[in-house]
Amino acid sequence: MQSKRNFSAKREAIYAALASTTLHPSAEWVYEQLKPELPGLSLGTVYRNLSVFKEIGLARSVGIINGQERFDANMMQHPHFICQKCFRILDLPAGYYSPGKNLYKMLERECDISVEMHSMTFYGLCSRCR
Amino acid sequence: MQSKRNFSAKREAIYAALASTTLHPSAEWVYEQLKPELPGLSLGTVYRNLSVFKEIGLARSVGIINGQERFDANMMQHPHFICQKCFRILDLPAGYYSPGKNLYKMLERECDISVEMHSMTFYGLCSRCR
DNA sequence: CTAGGTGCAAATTTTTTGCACATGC
DNA sequence: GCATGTGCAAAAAATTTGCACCTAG
Repeated sequence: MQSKRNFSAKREAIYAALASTTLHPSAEWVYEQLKPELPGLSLGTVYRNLSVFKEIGLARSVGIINGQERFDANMMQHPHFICQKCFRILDLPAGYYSPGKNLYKMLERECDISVEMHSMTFYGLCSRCR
Repeated sequence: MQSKRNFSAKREAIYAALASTTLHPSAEWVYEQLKPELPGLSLGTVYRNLSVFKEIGLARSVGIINGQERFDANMMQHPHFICQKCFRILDLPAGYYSPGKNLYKMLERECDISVEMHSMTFYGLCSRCR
């Protein structure tokens, strides 16, 4: 579990499916994607492995869209865009905001908290929907 | 439904409970809060009214913490802080980030989207937990 | 009377979990 | 053999919904 090399075949496949797309998929999507290729796969296993990825820092949750949690294996800090009509989740270039460690420090000093990360999401209409 | 004046007594009470706190409560919390005062209240009504508030712009969803949606009646644009240990949600002063309309315009031009709003959340440990 | 609001409980939906079995080292 | 991973189905948990009633205007 410490290194990706030790992943089981199914865990590897689940990670690969997640990492292969920028759709920020749900567990269900990953499951449907892999079913043809791995007929024995079960949805519970997908959920369990996505949990593992979050724990070990290989994936994060982007939010919950229409009641389903959506995941991202791209661990580079970057903002997201959610289309309010079709609910697509897009990656935005990281340059579009960069609060940086300075802001973290300021918050820590002035608000008496310790800050480890942040997330930023924009909402509106995507190119297809507007 | 158009103006707060026309709210039913229960809708009014639900809104008041939500607006009275910075805890960013869940539907459950609002329900428990009001039960002593409104014995006839049902949880479904709380859910229905919170939905109404979101639709008419009197409240918004802050996110889902431990599987429960959390609400905020403070519609001023402001960032949130979520403690990763106790899962408290705190308001941060609006000044700590202000992407502003300029960033919106830039995103619209360069990413072919239309941007209407954004949300920013910091994560770390609150004063009690660190 | 009409439209909107509500209680209640059932239904829906997503996610988690228990347990027995499988697999790799 | 042991620890980890998995299938399967049941359970859990949150939210939504259908329906009958009720209330204000």
